[in-house]
Amino acid sequence: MTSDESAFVEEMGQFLAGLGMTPMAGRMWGWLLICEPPEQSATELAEALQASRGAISGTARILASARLIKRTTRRGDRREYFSAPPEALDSMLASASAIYRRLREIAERGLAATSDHAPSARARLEEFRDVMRFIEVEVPLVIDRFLRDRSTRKEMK
Amino acid sequence: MTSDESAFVEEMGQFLAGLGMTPMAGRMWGWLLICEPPEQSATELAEALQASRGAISGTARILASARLIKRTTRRGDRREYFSAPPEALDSMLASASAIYRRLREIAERGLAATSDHAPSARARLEEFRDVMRFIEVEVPLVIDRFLRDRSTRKEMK
DNA sequence: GCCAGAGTTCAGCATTGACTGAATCTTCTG
DNA sequence: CAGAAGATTCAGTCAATGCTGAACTCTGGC
Repeated sequence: MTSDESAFVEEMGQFLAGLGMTPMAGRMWGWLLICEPPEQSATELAEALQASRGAISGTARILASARLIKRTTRRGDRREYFSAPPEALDSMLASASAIYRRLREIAERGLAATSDHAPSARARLEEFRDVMRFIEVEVPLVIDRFLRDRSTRKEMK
Repeated sequence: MTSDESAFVEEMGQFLAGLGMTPMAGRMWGWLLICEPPEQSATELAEALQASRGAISGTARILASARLIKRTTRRGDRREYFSAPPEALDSMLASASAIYRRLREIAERGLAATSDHAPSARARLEEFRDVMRFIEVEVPLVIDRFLRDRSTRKEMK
């Protein structure tokens, strides 16, 4: 791995760590986005990322359950191969949108908890809930539109 | 604080903590969204959140610099009062959108780092960059539209 | 059946970082 | 100007947690 590649991998590590995943998850995904060949065995990943086999194993589970990576096996080969499939982007965008839903739900529980407050006091939270409700609906629409456009463009190629 | 209110405050704490802020920042913001009166002194906050004055002081700085809370002072009163202003929502949405920009920038540095790779290998990252570039532009448009509509509705009241 | 190679698990280590609380600084009042 | 009340700072504590590495399990080939 060149130092530029390493910088990219490391930056992705910090980024995904900031989003609640581990640094290793970000490094692994980042590396899988730029490595050649695109499919890597656990041993190869451990060497490239200078991580223990245990870390690779655990991180692969996290990434796979978040649908950010794909695990594939080959006949007559006990090894498992990891790759970053195109669908990973969809999963990432979906979980990004989920943040807005989460916030709306929190706001709604807050409103339930303050049902006895004066209406003027609840206005703060109600506005908050309204904004989240709007974003929660509209942002996925924008994303879907783009993803549809993209697949249309691909077919035309 | 009732137990329902406490649950809301705590949940907001966990949420903002997951977004890179501290649990205390989330608790403080959550409480400021539902407390009465809407303006609270540091001492009141420390008591309500059962936190040290030091934690309130530090957390207030974080929240104020993120424009999530407003600090106000009153003539003839040495105390400072904190509140969650309506503009906080705008700030929150803006920083949410900033995530997409950050990801696009990371992708672009990754592309720069792999300029010598085969085009087929770079396709993964290029698609990634394209998606982020699109979202980065479109999501703020949706948000702006909503915020404008909202302020129009308000004026009509 | 047993060995080699691969994957998983988990106790332990080390690091991180959020919070406390005492000391310090600031500012207003009498 | 002195003193008190409030705000800030920061060294220290404690809990959370990401990673390591060794022990263990699983699978397939000879």
